[in-house]
Formats: sequence, structure tokens, C-alpha cells
Amino acid sequence: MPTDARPLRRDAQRNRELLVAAAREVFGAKGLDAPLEEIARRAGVAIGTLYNRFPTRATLIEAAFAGLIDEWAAIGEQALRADDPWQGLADFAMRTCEMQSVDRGLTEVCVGTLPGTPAIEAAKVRAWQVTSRLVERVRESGRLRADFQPGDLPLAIAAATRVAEISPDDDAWRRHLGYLLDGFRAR
Amino acid sequence: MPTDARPLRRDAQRNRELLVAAAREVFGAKGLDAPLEEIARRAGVAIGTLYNRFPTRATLIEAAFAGLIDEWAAIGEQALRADDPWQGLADFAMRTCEMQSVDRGLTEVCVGTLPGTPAIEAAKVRAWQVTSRLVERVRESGRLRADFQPGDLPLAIAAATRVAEISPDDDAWRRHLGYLLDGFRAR
DNA sequence: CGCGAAAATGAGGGGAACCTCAAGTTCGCT
DNA sequence: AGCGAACTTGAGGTTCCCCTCATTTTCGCG
Repeated sequence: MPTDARPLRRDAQRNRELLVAAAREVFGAKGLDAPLEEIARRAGVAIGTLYNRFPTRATLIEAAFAGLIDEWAAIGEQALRADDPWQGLADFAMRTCEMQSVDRGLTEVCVGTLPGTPAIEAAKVRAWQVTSRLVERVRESGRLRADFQPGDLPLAIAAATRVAEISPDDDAWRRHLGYLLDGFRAR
Repeated sequence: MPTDARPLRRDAQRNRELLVAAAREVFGAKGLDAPLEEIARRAGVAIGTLYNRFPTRATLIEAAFAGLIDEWAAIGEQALRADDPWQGLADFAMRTCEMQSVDRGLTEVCVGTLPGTPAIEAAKVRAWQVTSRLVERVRESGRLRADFQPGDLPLAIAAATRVAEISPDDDAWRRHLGYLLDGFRAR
């Protein structure tokens, strides 16, 4: 499937980048339903330009978060290579929460409140595969409680992220995730 | 502090009740930022009537959730009288989540996304006191991990509620809360 | 240069929700 | 019944955000 867009003119390319940067900031601070006009304003560009480049909100969201999601996937791969499977899982969960706790937009992308573009759905599938492998690896080590479901890890991360949203104390969500991870252990 | 409102005329009283009932339904389904016009419509009343009775959104929210919050406090009192302190805590957490999992408005009231009226703030303080006592009771029994903070219980409930929001599977949040409670135990 | 294609612009139409208020209706008391 | 106070009504002004498109500006190539 050729994304056969011919190369953008130089000014258009620059504006595209300004828009993506602005979108990252605004979505991060206010969530994915932030006004697009604010993003255009912050990029120093007219609203029509935003619509020229990104015909729908979803395309802009996708462009804004593609990089972050790749980064996230990389964290997952790295966690899979950790010596200690348990440590890999714990690190992955912590770092994911950390990313989400400072970026409301990313949280919403991951929680999937919105439908999601194809690319984002694909990224989620990839991420789900990584978490599954992380979980399986721990299970094989025999340290995971028997009734644990693979899908519980993403849910736990989403749950811990809510703690980060509610509590101003930055340690609260770390503590919470710690409780959860302890709860995951085989008795 | 006399709530010295003179008694409403009978028709006004009836409309007030219709509005509160409609508000409970709509807030429960769509959250606290649901359109007020929808509530008026569902109550079979003009929008102006809603504003006559409830000059601000906050007053309507308060009226809609006062009953539920009392019910919640009662659950807390009951949990305090449980024979087994641990069981009391677990039941309280489960039942609270259960209430919130079917009522998006209640969740938002409890999570405190919005500022909150005096009465709701007061109810939260009351609830916080109940949870503190529940936690202290368990701590005295020696079964609680040492680094647990009293404020962690409400946070945990809020976190488990997010699982209920995300996962269609009704067991997911129960399982999740189970992990958490296990994580709370002294090692 | 100079020209055509590409891109930027921002006023403006449209919709959703907020809230107000002047006019009309209903209640309840005598 | 009749009257005044209490209550209801809903059209409409306001704000905020959506998205479009005719016009103007910029780019980059020959």
C-alpha cells in the first residue's frame, strides 16, 4: 500500500512539523478532544492549513502519537530482553505509566476511548503482543499467579494511570503499581 | 444554616422530582457533562424550568447524587461493623466499585474531576473518614503491609473503576481488585 | 524573471449547548 | 369565582467549536 503522497513543498513540510509539535503539546495537556483551532494557533498557522494537511482529527492524532508509540514498543522489546522476566514486566509497566502520566493524550490513545485510526489500531495490536509475551515469560518462570489473564496487564497499567491523574503526589501511582505487581505474584 | 426555602408549590415539587430522576439517568449514562437540555427533555419539562429549580449544574448534580452518596456512606458504616476487618475492607471496596461501574456520573463525582459543591465535598470528607477507619482497623489486625497509606484505598477504588470502564468483561474489575487487595496484605 | 501549481488564509455558515427573560399558565387561598 | 404569587415556557442571544472554500500568497522550476 503506497502512501504515494508526492513530497510536500518545503513550506508545507515545515508547517506540518509545526502542527504535529503543537498537537503533541495540546493533546498532551488537554486530551484528544482539544480544540483544533488552539493547535493551529499554537503552530502559528491558520485553521485552514491544519485542515489541508490533516483532513480529520484522527489523522492528526495519528501523526502526533506515531513517534511515541514506536518509543513505547521499543520499551516493550527491551523489557523482553531483561535478564529477569519479572523485572522486565515491572519495568515495562512502570515506564509505560510514566509516559502516560505526563501525557493525557497518550493515555486516551492507549485506553482507546476513541475509535482509533488503522495505524493506531495496528500499534495497539503490536503492543498487545508484546505484553502477552512479557506475561508468558513470567508465567513460565513460575512466579505468576495461576488465575492471571494476559489482558490484565494493560488493564493494570490503565488503572495505575488513573491514580496518576487523580493524585497530585507523584509517588502514589508508583506505590499503587507496586501493590498490583505484588498481587500478581504466585502465592 | 437554615435551608430556609419555603415549601415548593405542588407542581413545582413534582417537576423537581422528575428532573432529579432524569438527571440521575442521564448523568449515570453520559457523565456529569451531559447536556442539560437532554435532562429537561427526558423529564418532560422546558429547559427554563430546569434552570428555575437548579440555577447551576452543580446544584443539580448535588441533588441527583445526594441519595447515592448516603447509600455509599451506609455501606461504609456497615463494613466497619464486619467481624473480620479484612473482609470489611474488601466488601466495601467491591461494593463501591460495583456502584461506580454502573454509574458513570457517580464515578466522576467520586473521582472528583469536577470541583464539587459544598455538600458533595462534605460527603467526600465523611467517606474519607470511613475509609481511614476501615484501613486503621485492618492495620491494627496486623495484616496490612507497613507502607500502605490511608489515602491509597480511595485511589485503588478509582483505579479498579477504570478497569470496569475499559473492559466489557464484568469479571475483569473484580479480578483486578482482587490482585490489589492481595497486594495490600503484609508480606 | 515569470508563470503555474501548491499552499496558506480567515471570514463565515452551521450546529450544539449554554443561559435569560418577557409573556403566558397554574396553583392555592379566601 | 377571582386574584396574586408562584411557576412554566421556549424563542433567541451568546459562545464555542466545527469545517469549507474563494481568494491571496508562496514556492520552485525552466
